[in-house]
Amino acid sequence: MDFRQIRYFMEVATREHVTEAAHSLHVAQSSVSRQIVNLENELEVDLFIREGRRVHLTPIGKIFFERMKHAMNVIDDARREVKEYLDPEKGTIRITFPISLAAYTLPTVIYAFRLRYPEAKFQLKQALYQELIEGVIKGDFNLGLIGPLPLKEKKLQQKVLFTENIVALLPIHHRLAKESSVKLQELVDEPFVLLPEGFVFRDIVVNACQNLGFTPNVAFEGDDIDALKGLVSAGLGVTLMPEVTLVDSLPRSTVKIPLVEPNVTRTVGVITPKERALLPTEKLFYDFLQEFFTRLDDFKS
Amino acid sequence: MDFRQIRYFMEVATREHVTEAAHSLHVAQSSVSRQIVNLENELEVDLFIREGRRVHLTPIGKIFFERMKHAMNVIDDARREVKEYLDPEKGTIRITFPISLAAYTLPTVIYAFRLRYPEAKFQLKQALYQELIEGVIKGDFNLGLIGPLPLKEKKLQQKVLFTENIVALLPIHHRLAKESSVKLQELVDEPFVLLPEGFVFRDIVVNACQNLGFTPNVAFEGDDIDALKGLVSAGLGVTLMPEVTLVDSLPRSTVKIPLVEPNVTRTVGVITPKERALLPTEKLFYDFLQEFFTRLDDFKS
DNA sequence: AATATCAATGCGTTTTATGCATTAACTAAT
DNA sequence: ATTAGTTAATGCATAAAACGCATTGATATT
Repeated sequence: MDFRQIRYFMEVATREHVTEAAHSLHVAQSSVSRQIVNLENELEVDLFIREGRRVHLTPIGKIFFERMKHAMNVIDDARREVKEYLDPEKGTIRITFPISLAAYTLPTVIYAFRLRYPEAKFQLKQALYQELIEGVIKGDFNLGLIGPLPLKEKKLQQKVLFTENIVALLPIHHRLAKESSVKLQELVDEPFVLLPEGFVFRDIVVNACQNLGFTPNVAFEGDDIDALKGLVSAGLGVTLMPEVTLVDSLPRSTVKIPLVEPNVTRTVGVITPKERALLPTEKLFYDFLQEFFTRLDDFKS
Repeated sequence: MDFRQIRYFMEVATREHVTEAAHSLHVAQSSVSRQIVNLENELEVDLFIREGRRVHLTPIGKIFFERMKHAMNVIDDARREVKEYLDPEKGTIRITFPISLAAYTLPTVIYAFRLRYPEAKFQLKQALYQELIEGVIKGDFNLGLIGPLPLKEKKLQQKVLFTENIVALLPIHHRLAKESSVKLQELVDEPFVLLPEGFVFRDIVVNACQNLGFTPNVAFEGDDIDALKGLVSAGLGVTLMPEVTLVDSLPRSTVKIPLVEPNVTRTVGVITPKERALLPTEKLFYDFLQEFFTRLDDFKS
């Protein structure tokens, strides 16, 4: 067994396509095909089912794939750990985060971090709530920004960073657009524009409404925060969003209005795996995160 | 990076000796030496300190070694899992156990297991109490027989198998040798023969005595149960041991006498890691263990 | 039915690891 | 202090393994 075989295997397994895997690995198709066969011969099991020109994993192939993903994560982390050992400030931070933090919070933190450590590199992965948690547990990531923090996940270390206000975003010609504040109850009959199912931030809004006894009428869905802004801007509905995502500039033809009742907030924090230690550079970033938001809180109050 | 390099590295790291490692790997010394250098070049760190003709790990080398041990454990387990998937009855059970179970309990269970699954193989590792627990947590073993079960180890799954009586073993000419039972208090002034420090079974005896307000006078120490039997047999002292270790035959010139006050017992169980699943063959054995001792208990009562 | 695509395989070429021999540095013994 | 014996590293020729190309046989696609 060989690292190369495992690499080839993983690539073929994820793509279920030998030729594509070969391209992505920058080798000939025949090489990949042959290494897969070699691996199967050594393990004395079929990892793939060949149906015509299709290849897909056998049940045991799937198990093997999961195990190898784990092992390769351990090995990749070890390599990075060794490299970063001499020079943590030049290492890489791998971090996963929800879309709602993508626009403002994360870029701001990264910008500040790089002022102090200009050579640090980042690998960013936007993910849905559950994906994100799974990614940190399984070892694909050692750091995850998330809001709200998941309940009682015993494999995760959690740390609150800040709590943010949620405001209403309305089209500028909306009947409530001139108010200085709105109550959520006043939006009962409004068309909402929200993120699709699966995004936590959608759930936060829906839950807040349901606590008041109504289910929001979702008129349109947008795949990212900017899409939502566009929809509101076009007058197609109203939405709620964290205040920070509007901090730079308000979308054209919209107004943001504080939500006074209930006071909807969300708590954003960082999760790390309890089982694994952070890599040197990631540790720098983790400590920085806490320092950064502590200062921000001090500044606010 | 390459599996071969890691294998060579691990061998050199454990032996701190390139030539010996090469022998054990059945390759030339130059190959090992070369691969180590290649690995170091790729990682851009020195893994070994060369002092004259000595080689030993640098601090980062030690970290890398630990990570690779982990990764290799995962990979080895994955290989076994794949191989055993088709035929769990022909697989291998790796298990670690304390010396006190080596003489009777473990052989008996293995014998019974192999009556049902004659092709199952075993890899056995005798270990001290703490080593044993560490071994299961770290991933060197997935099964550990142990008595008593460790307290609140959150990474371990624990299962009680049986509780056994502890009896006194006396030289045949001992003043108490004719009694039908002894109280531990009656042995206050006796010379004891015990296992060395570090063995749980020694601690069990010492604790039992200390509960009665005395510290046993350890006249001789023996490295294994048979050594203790020999020492008692030679009249050099008395000892306590689990009744099962005496079930086959009593050592020459000794008598075993039930201990009535206090009724010293120990609970033997099996520990497995919570984080990892048992391999197919190990699962067979785990289930068998429970069945075996449940029946034994039924039989006794 | 014709064409395109795909995975597997035979074969010559290139890359990589290996073993042998040697070197340089060290240790231990005389 | 000298010498003999070890040890790890390196140059070099050889052996092993992976690679790419070309091809085959099977399967989708039109």
